[in-house]
Amino acid sequence: MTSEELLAVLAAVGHAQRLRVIAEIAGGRMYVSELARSLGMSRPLLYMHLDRLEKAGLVVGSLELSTSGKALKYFELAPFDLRVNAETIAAAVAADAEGTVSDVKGTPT
Amino acid sequence: MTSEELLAVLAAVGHAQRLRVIAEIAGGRMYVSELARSLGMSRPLLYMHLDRLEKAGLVVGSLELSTSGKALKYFELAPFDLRVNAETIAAAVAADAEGTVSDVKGTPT
DNA sequence: GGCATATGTAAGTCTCGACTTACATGCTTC
DNA sequence: GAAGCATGTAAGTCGAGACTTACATATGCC
Repeated sequence: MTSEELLAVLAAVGHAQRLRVIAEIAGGRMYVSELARSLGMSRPLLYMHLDRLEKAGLVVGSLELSTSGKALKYFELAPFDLRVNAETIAAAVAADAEGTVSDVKGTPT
Repeated sequence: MTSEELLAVLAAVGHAQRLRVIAEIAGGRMYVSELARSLGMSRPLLYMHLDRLEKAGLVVGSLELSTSGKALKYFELAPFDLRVNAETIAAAVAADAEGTVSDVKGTPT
């Protein structure tokens, strides 16, 4: 895992509102408007956060048609389990250097 | 763990420069000026990041006198190992609600 | 048709965090 | 005492991200 990927996840999850979003849909998939009401958050704002979370690969959205025919955008958690400690961070940062500096020894092919 | 504590750690670690700082001192304690040179970062900026990391409990600093008598502020990693997944996040957010809303049943004492 | 509810997005504001420059201070060593 | 290197902090700039208001569009129901 590169530090860029790790960073995307950590930055995405390092925000109070987004933490709440994750906690909320941890209980099961919900559609956007429902989620917005539940969290007491404006829909455009929620969109932004969901977007961020989705890009980080933490949630997955899918547009569906309800039985009544109304379009509903459901979001659910993507499975993720991240370990954050000195080793994982050092490894991620080290992964960036691969190929960056001219020929790092000891890591052939 | 409350979401506030979790958030402090995640927000602290969710930044490229701070990730580099952690990776750097993962190899052993260093003093500020040394670290700044090593990372190619201005000292005041590094101070800010170290401050943030220290408040989150990820690093520990200690002012020491070198054998020559010069004051050096050393920083080293605090031991930490955080698990980031749906359960831990949901648990942290849930922890905030304890006592917030009037009398949540099922969690006596 | 009119009201409610849903998805999207455009555009603007505004605050906070990141970052720089600059300075004060203390201790060596020459 | 001047040069070199260290710790601190004050103050100011700047941009990104957070957030709001507003609008366009589609469907179902009375």
